[in-house]
Amino acid sequence: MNKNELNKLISLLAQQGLLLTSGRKAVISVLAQAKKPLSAAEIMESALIKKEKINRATVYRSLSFLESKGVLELLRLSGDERLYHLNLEHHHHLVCTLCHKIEVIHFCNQLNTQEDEIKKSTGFTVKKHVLEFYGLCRECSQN
Amino acid sequence: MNKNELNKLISLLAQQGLLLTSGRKAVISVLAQAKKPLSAAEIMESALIKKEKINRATVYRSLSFLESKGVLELLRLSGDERLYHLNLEHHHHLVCTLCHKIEVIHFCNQLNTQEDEIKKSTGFTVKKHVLEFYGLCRECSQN
DNA sequence: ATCTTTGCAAAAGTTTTGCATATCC
DNA sequence: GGATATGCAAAACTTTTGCAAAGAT
Repeated sequence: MNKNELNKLISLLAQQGLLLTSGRKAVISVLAQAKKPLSAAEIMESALIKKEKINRATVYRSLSFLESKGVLELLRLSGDERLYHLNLEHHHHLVCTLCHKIEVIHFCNQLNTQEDEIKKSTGFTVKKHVLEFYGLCRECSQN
Repeated sequence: MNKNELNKLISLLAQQGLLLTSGRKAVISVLAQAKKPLSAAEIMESALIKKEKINRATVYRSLSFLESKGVLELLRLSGDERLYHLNLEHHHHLVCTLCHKIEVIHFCNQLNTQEDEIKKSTGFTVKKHVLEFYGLCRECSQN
């Protein structure tokens, strides 16, 4: 995401009534430049945030604020920490169990039918699903 | 799972060469009686383990041992701790975002085709997938 | 006898909280 | 001015580790 798109996103969020303070903007802009979901620690290590000297507590508070507003999504891929990413469009992850690389894929899986079936058979109303694939990435598959 | 089934499971695992010491058996038997995935803290709180006075470190070590052997599966449903359950048969979870109840569902979703497509387009070799549904359970849907 | 597991206590790591100050509208 | 966010430090919580003792084959 380039700087223009980022500013567009931030003003869009501001229009929706979100108070976007410096800490929150910094978190958003780090995540907008990341190519994969990041942990709180990784976000804090980012040069962007280091330069702006944002406190750890602020990062955590910004993350939960933004998650509660639906701007960010919290992922817990197997194993490690809590990972956050911008909640822009529905997608899935390919998680390499060897090198731990995370790739993002977009594809339309026909889960709607199954979500209807779940409603009928259990009464559960599905609001969202999380589908992640674990295995070996292209490089690790070859070794 | 009743006591007979549990003993069968334990001797099956022992046959596979797993050293099933008292701590590990206790963890397995707690999870065998649980109706949902449990956190390390919940496992330790279990009356079973309290009676047998198993150390916290042993519980953690048993959990990672059993997970590494494929006996347990580690789940990280969005939000809270690490949850473990017996890895008996492939299934999915319905997670209520209001009351946090977790239901287990078994259904056959045709993801194999999509896993082949992923292989072709990205080179990633899918070994397993995790599919979880978030929403409102029957009771919470009605309120 | 050797190798592995356990208990204990301490350490490491992550996330949350209280409070005073600063910022925003 | 009133409400909300931030920084700092301390606390709370979860998970891991070192080491000596106990257990397993």
